[in-house]
Amino acid sequence: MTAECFPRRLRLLSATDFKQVFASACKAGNPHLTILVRANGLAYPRLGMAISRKAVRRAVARNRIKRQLREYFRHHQQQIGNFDLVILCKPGIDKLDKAALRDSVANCFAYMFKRCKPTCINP
RNA sequence: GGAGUUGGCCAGACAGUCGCUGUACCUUCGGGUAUGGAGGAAAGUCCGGGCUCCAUAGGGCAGGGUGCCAGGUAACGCCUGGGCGGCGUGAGCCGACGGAAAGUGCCGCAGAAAAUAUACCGCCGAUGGCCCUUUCGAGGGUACAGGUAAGGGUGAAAUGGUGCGGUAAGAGCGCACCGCGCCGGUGGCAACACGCGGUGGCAGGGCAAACCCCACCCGGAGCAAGACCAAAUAGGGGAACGAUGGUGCGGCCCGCACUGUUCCCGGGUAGGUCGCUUCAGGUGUCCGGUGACGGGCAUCGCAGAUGAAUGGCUGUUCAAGACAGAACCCGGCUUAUCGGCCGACUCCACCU
Repeated sequence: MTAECFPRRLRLLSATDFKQVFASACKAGNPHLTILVRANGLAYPRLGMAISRKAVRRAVARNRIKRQLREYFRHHQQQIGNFDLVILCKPGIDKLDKAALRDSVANCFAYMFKRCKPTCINP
């Protein structure tokens, strides 16, 4: 397995997984995204996404955003460490084009590293 | 060539690389290899059906739907063909297109009047009244009673049209032709049609997407349907261990209160499995049918996810890529949509 794959164990799969993150998470955000972070005690990070129908109305746009976020996670998973992430999308994110969306995601992750990682080591 | 009508089709292409997911095979159980992986609307959820559970889904009531005829279909509010009406030079297009002499209701403004019709202006005033004249036969005037739907005016709509006769003036009052109703005949399965025959002077406005009447159709809920496995947890039933037990109140008896372990049944939450993709299936061809469609034969296997796959990046290329993402499955309808291709037909212009 290479360092940039994305099998099922790197995802948040159940409602309880999501609840745990929502219950005790460190938040980082920008106008388009919010990232919730929580240490998971495993050897790898896990990703979950929540894009509501309210935030992004069209199914095609929701799928596009989800794929972009997943790709970013897949390529940067080594830098994240053993944390669970839940990425929330805000209304208006579907107005961004491909490049702008990628910039926004990168920006948000950088902010998250700076703000949350130190505090999350001992949550 | 220009303008147009109509039916169908396509929905950027190719290569590399990094990923996701179904299936098959291999596996040292880490994974590897091969091969599939969104749409014409996947959408809206507006109809119809399959499937599942509820009672076997039958009768009645309520409620809802459909509404020219025939056919197609699993079925339909869909499709095909035909009829009728309207629009268009035409190809064609559009139409909730049953009943208004079963009943109820509504018809703004304008207008006299909007429905058992009615007299505003106008016309007449034969007949009756009143006045005048009179040769006593009648004549003239008035517009009081009244007559009149020809003309004017209002309106979306005012009791069929034209002509002649008729009359005081008029009027289907009478007649001719046209229109209309009814009966019959002919053609057609039928809707319906007829430059066919007879008969009736003519019924008598519109709205049924107002209630309603008539005919036909419809039980309800939906894959979070439903079936199975099953940690946890509440309370329940049974059996065995068990000595008539143990603990508390009490000096003791009586009495009162609380109470064990194991197993099974049962229950069903989290979670999981099935339902879940092979089909009213696609393609080709032949036959039947005007057609929708049906039948025969051959051939193909074409998403099946479940915090939810079907993508990211790079390059080349062109006409520069719209609307848009399966969630049980089909048949329709409706709506969104960049650009392009093919077929059939119509009108106009030109050439031969």
